[in-house]
Amino acid sequence: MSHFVLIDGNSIANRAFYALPLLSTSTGLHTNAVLGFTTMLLKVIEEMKPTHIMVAFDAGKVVFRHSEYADYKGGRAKTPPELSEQFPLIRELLDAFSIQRFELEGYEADDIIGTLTKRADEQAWKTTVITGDKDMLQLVSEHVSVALTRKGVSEIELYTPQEIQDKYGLAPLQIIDLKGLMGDTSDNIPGVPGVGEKTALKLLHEYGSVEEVLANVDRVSGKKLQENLRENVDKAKMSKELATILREAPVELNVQETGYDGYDGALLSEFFKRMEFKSLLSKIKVDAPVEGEGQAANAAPFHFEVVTEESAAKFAEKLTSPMAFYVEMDGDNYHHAPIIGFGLSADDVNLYVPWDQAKEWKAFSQWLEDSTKEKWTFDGKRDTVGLAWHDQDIKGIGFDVYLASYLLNATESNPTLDSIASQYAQVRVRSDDEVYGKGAKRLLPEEDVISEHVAHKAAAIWQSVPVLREQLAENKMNELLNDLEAPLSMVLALMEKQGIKVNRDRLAQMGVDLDAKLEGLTKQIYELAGQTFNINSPKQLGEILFDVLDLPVLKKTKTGPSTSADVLEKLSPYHPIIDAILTFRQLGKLRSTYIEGLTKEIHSKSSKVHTLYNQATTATGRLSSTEPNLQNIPIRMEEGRKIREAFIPSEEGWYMLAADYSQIELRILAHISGDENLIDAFQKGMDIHTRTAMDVFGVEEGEVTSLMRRQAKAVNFGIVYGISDYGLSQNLNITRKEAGDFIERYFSVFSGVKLWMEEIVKQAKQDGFVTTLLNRRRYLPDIRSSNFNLRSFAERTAMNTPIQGTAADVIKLAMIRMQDSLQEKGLKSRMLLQVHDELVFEVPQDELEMMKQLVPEVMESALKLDVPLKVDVSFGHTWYEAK
DNA sequence: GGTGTCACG
DNA sequence: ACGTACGTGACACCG
Repeated sequence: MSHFVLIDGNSIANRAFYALPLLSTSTGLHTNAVLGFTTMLLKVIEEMKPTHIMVAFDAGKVVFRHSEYADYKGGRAKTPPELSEQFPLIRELLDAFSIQRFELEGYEADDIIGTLTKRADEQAWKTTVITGDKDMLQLVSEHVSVALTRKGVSEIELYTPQEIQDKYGLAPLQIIDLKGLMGDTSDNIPGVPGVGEKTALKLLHEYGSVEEVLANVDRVSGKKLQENLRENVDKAKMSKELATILREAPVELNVQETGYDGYDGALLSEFFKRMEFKSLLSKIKVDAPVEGEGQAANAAPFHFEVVTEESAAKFAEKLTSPMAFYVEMDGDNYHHAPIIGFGLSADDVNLYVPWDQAKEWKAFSQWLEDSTKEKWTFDGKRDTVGLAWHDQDIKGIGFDVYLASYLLNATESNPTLDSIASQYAQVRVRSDDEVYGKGAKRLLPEEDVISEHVAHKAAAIWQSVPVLREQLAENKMNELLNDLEAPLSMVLALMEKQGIKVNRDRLAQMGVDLDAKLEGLTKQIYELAGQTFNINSPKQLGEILFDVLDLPVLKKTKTGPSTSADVLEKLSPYHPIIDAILTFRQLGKLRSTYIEGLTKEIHSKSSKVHTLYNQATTATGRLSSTEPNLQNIPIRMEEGRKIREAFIPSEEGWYMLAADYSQIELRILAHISGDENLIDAFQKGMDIHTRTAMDVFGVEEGEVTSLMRRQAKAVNFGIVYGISDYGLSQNLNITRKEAGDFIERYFSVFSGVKLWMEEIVKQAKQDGFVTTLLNRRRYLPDIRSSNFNLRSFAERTAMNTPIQGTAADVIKLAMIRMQDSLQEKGLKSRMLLQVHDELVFEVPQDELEMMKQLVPEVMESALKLDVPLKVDVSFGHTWYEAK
């Protein structure tokens, strides 16, 4: 049986736009209306099984109603640009779906739909209209239903004549009379003043139509209502006319031409990839062979083989170059995770090798260790370290899809193989959560499920590489991958596997001291509060401070009054409990995170901690460190700094050596902004905060007070972060006006910095992204937003990212050179840690003098800038002493 | 799993 | 008028 579905394109797009948050792709394309439209279409296709579909759009400026009533739709807000730019995408979406769309110069979608439903009705076709506009209910008849969207576009409510009768007590055509009397503000249909839905319905139940109401106005109850009706006869008649949908528009589209027989899965998945609709991608492929003709993109069946003891010899010749390679492990932490097996893929083969089999397969380990056999991987660092724990070398990693996809879009942190596959490959890879379950539900599935999953992964890598290569070349990022990130990943692999020695007994001893102090503080706090409570609970603490002790609330969070340290510091004079709480918090943090947390991370095999450097997490290009995070070991407070005493060399008689860049971010700012004053300050080797204070406060070097220097330092930080008067005022505890004055004075002295900041924001608005010196890219989708907050945030990011990101580029380059240098010189010294602007080494005594020279030399010459880079070196028996 | 807090650069 | 400093990760609550 035929089923004709007509969709009010403008209405649905509007609904979707306002119902969904303003989503956008990594490159800044807004997509929320497109997404809403898509979900609606998928739902309609699945549930209504239409044989014919047509989507109508408004077109042209002069809608015929305008000539009759100048104010028509005048009250409607202008379409925001974020929505209008999505209409072309929605048209593309419909083309990808192979759905007919139609628009007619000078007519609204309503009228096109009105006309076509009439024609369909005449042929007694089953017809459904999808819209968000209640006016359309007038089209309902024996054969025509109207589906109104509710709650955005996710749910629909179907109206037949019976439902309209039940809900309004009216026949469908009386909807026009209803609008004529009550009007519609969204369409600027005036209606009769003082008549709303209730009155209009009452009148219609009694008299049936606008004309009859007006003819019987004397009998209408209510003096005021009678008066309103008498005085607005013309308005009522005109309103009815405006609300009437045209059924005779000159639509030259035959109903038969709207036939729908399924979508082209390949076209649609192409479009979804471009829109970054990841969850929808999997949906359509499963459903793809709709109604015969629509062919799924991945129709070719996936074929793979499992390598067994018997078949191994046969497959040895399949170990070629290049070849995609994946190591499946049972767990995320590859310092601990057992290896499950390997996936291998090339044009003519997909293999799965179980770990037990791989261990026995000589040809395979030879292939792994052969640097001339090029491997394409997903996270070569993970493969390298994971295998190293099993004494298996791997050489010849030629491409890393993990790093490549991160460089193409650093905002999507930690790309997973399933998402990479959905963007760059044809094969679908299930997510690990789906295959293994997550959290407590995690378990290993049957062997054949695993082997297929792993083979899919290798195939996805194989298929993704050419696409990724092409896109990297387009963005001119080949060097960034090949000369920076890829070699760095191998340096990081060494550092992670090497690990750093932690003195467990020293930590335990500090723990005992802390326990005693915390116990004392707890007692003290309970006494001052007059009761016991959980000091670690912000909620309970808030009740004690602000209800029991009645202290003033200075700042609020979403859930209640804030108890953060900056608030507590201001409350300190009011009550002695505050200082006790601050100390409790400080020591509690040391105990839980740095004593207990760190101790748990000591590896059973090596007695060291082996961090995981994440090379694809941050939006700026920095590394991050987890399990444990070794980039946030305390240093600012002396009590915390003592934690560093537990970090020691792994060999007797060696030293810890630390080297950090001095003011690297401001030096980079000097270079990229070209500000003469800032460059001059660094070339003269001055203390930059003192110099800033001199310039901003207009004093001589000797006259700079410590307060002035502190304020200048805060201004310098603010500059790097993308300054705002509000942020600076918060930091310095001064008024916004004062902060604004500081900034103004700063910019008048460092005018080159000001110019650069204006320029970078302008450029970001134009391109939609900013770059670092080594062409690392960060997209800023919100930079053109009409939302002040989002836009401001993006503007500050535009200023900060080139600075922070270039600093990351520089130290990464230095690390590669450093490792090369150590190897080339045959030194035993080892690079252990990177903390954003600092490198930490362990060094044998007889290399100490050499390393004190070599490390700063390599770091300072990593990248040639217009200002010198400066590195400070220190050493000692522990990390604490290297200060 | 979200929120608040706090450790680092 | 708007209401945040930039970039991270770990821990403790709490529903």
